[in-house]
Amino acid sequence: MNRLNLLLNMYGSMLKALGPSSWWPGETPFEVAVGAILTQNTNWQNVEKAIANLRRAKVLAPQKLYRLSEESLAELIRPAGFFRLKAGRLKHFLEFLKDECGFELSALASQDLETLRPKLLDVKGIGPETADSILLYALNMPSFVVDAYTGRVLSRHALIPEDAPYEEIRSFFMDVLNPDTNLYNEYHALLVRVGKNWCKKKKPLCGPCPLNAYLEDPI
DNA sequence: CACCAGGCAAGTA
DNA sequence: TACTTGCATGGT
Repeated sequence: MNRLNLLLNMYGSMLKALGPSSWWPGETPFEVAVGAILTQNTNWQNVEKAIANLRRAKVLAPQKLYRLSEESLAELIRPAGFFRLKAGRLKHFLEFLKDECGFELSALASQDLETLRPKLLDVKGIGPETADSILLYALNMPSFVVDAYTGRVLSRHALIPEDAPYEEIRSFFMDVLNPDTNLYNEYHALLVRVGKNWCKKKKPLCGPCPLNAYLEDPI
């Protein structure tokens, strides 16, 4: 079976087993982007508390957050962990938004993916996963998101080496899949859900993985 | 109690 | 270039 059909079969079996995901949670594209930074190495539950704090303080908008002091911002996002670090990263992202599009996120979507992605990666505190999450889930651009679960699920099934770098895993999908925003969106969400249930870090086995039907190496 | 969560950057050798 | 460490809260 070629890689395209393999990936499409994986997708189909995950969707059948788990149902659609409705990702990414967030009321606005800006809120999604903020969540992408806050969730770095952090449980989503804690991110929700931080976002709730921002909403309660009525600063969950680009210009509002830009005017807020970094110290106050840090205090509001404290539940998300790494709060001083992430306050700085949010400030860097806001500075980028001001310069690049005058705080108007939707204006970014008029740029090519190949143009915008490197610009995001230049922002201090935005690495590949955060950049792709913003591109895909906030801006609806077809950039496949790779995270720890993605690598874990694929390597446990012996589809990629365990130490495969980010860009290689991303290409594993993007080289053969059509640049379909809805497909990339749901695919990443399903991989995370499969990872959470069947590819935990310490506990590898929690029953048969829904991908087993199509893969040589069942777990 | 130990371990982990939808990473990234900076430092070391 | 290839590791290692700092960043920090909250749930299991």
